[in-house]
Amino acid sequence: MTLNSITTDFDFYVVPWLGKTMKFIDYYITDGLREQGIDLTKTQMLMLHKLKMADGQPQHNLAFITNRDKASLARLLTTMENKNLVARIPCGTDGRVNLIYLTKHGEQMLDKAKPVLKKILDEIQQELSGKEIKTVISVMKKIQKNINMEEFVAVETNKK
Amino acid sequence: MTLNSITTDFDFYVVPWLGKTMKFIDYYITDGLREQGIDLTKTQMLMLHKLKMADGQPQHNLAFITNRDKASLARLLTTMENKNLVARIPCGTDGRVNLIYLTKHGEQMLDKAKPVLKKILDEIQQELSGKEIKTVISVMKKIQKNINMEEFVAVETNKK
DNA sequence: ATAATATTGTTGCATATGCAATTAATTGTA
DNA sequence: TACAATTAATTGCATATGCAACAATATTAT
Repeated sequence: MTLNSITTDFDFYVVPWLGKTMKFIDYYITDGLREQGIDLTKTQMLMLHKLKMADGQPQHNLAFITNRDKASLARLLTTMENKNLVARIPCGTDGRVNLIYLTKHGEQMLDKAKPVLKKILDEIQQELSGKEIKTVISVMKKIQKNINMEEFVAVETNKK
Repeated sequence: MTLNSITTDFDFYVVPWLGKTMKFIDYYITDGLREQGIDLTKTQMLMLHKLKMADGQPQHNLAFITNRDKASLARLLTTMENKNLVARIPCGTDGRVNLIYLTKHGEQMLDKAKPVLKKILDEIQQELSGKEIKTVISVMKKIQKNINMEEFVAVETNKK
């Protein structure tokens, strides 16, 4: 009996499969970006993508739409600011707020990285049928729904 | 048009769905363990589980079967050693090797955590049909196959 | 046997993350 | 207006992670 054939108590749960697969996907994307000489982490790349869609947002907003702790977001932005990918611009009307903008360089990096990422994503899901893709996405939505109600919505409405 | 309704170039890829869902799942499990007063991270819990199945392994082996960098594994073990969950026992026949064992306390923690985790996993995948679960698992296997061939196998056979 | 090579584990340096406490600024209220 | 409560962002402390360089040990080849 090999190690691989050991059957665990968790084999009929989807979560371990998702976790392991995501780990592999993360490695694969990170390696792919590096191999193509793109000096971005997966996280930074996704952040650039979000910013392109929603430029000039305050940090707390970005934290929310990227599902990140505001502290984590702040530090991620600092890293990206040091790489001249984004800029913190103080908001004129509210002294507490920074508005976050893509820099020209950030935009160029995004444009360069996007097709590379798409190619990587195509490789990852090659051989998947349209039906399989639809099913997976719909299951992910269900899972998010199962989780969200009790947790994230609660957090957000804690503002009472 | 709300933020949520913005359609991105990546909507037809499964990876972003998997990533976001895993993020939510991680929060949910972490919170669930904490709420039940279980002083383990998700990672530590999974490590205990692996050790239960494969006790007394050298570190490099554990790194491999848990898909972790050996440095990361070493530090994870140090954290867990400090919590008296595992023990590093020097291997008698090879001076470089530590064999890693579950402590009694580690085993007790695992026994305590396991039913809690199972309940959490049940909640996460409630409302999923058996067919959906099967499809998701089979898709995960396909993705791993798409990725593994070129990356991980290569790493492992680099021993040439 | 000795020198070259491999392997095992650790350390330095870096990114990414969360929670709790803090600071600064704004808003609400008395 | 002045004081309290709230909000935005940062910082301290912690876990987890990867890559590269390293030290110690073991193995292989000469």
